[in-house]
Amino acid sequence: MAVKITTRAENYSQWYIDIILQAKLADYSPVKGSMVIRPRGFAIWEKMKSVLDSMFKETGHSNAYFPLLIPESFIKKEAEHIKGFAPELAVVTHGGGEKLEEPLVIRPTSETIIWAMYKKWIQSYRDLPLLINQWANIVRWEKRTRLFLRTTEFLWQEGHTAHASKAEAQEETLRMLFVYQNFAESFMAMPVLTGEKTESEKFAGAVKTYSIEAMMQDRRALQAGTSHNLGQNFAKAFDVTYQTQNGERDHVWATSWGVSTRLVGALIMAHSDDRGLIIPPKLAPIKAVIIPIFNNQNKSRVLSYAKVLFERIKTSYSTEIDDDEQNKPGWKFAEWELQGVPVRIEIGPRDMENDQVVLARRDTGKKITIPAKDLEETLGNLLEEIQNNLYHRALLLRKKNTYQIKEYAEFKEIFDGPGGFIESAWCGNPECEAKIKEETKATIRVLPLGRDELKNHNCIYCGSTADKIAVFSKAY
RNA sequence: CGGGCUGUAGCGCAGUGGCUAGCGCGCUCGGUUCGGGACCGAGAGGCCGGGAGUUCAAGUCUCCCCAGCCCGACCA
Repeated sequence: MAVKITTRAENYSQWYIDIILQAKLADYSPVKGSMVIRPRGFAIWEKMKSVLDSMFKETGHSNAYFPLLIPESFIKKEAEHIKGFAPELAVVTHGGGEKLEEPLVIRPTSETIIWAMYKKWIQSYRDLPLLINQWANIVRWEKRTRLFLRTTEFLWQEGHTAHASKAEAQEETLRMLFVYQNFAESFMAMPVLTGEKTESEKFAGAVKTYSIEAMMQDRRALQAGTSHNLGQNFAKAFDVTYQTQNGERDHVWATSWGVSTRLVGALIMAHSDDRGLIIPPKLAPIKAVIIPIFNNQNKSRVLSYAKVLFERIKTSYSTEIDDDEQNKPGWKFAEWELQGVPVRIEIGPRDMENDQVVLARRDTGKKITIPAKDLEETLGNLLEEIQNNLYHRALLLRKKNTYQIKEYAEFKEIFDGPGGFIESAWCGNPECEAKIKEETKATIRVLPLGRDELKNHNCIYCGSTADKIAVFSKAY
């Protein structure tokens, strides 16, 4: 037994790390807190990237690239922004062997450099809206890191838009939030809550921050994407104004939104099991793998039969064939399960004789035997079924572990015990939020969207009148 | 950034201050196997995380540094 994955029950954190290392998604780099994304991990990110990128294009955004290095003074222009990011900045003080006159910051996010440029590009309402996205790496000096979930350097996408009105910026903020929701649910098969962040969890420099939040298998929350309404904060800091239709000047209204390689971590923790990775078919770089089963007598016949089937499906279903002769089938089964390939196609002498193939699905492990002529159709349906099943499985987990709680004693009990999501009324006072965090380690993940204003409710903590529902959870 | 644990072959680990540092898996070669992680035989592979010290003698003792993991404060 070469490969051993710690079970989730034994140690959830170790399980997560084992999967990443064993499935060769990533590896630790020599620099503390940073990681190498290996081909198998990067392939998943590339898939995510291409789906998201086309969603951004469909909503009217164009890609551009802004530089990695930002003058330190830029970061300092927006008061809240610098306050939020100062502790996490990596600063370049030397270049070309000489001390720099002004230190350069490695971008922790690009608002400042982008708004410095937007000032040059925006003069009139005719220049608006300006809808730009960039795919980039960023650096935030993190004290405590975890593969994919929090590393010093990571890859992400950041959209930065400028608008002529407050309402339009708000509309854009929510539009992109829903793009993220759609991506998470339809492609990652990962149900998410959408909602607004509280003041304390808001992005430094935003007027409002919204996020999508998913429940991982250990019942903790993971923030999987954020969308910010920046109001006029950056426009004012960088003095970006435009001339309105009736000749007046106004500061422009802004949004920014992003998702990162953290999504790969989310994907792992949402679906995978004690045998290894499980990738939802829509994001799986390899959707099916053919394992020919042969011995010395029938090797050439089985292989050629398997290869005919392989040729039939390889382009429409991005299939691989594992015709290695060293490892036995059982070894291959385990190996490809570890890699998370959604469907395994077993083809042996028995199947060859009966014109059939065996399909094994990664999510449930169940095997079915089907006529070879039905392969394309059945495989297509099966992939769809797996995608749906993963989503519903994750949704069920969240439902089972979401509670509506009115009594603080009960609230505490849940976070002392199994954990999960708790929906409770909250008065809006940051002090109650802080106390709850102190006492239970749970934070407000979101104030969910689409909930009616509450009547006759009392704050879970202080008991005073509350008109908001908040979702509490321990979070990554 | 604090507290704990750990660094010995690619990976997982043994290794009373003493002579040539081992075991399992993996790797290479040859053969037999092949429907849920096969077996036999022969090999290759080590600055014992780095540095300084104590000692006749250090993988082993002391100090410093580095890295990783776990637990806390800060964060996508």
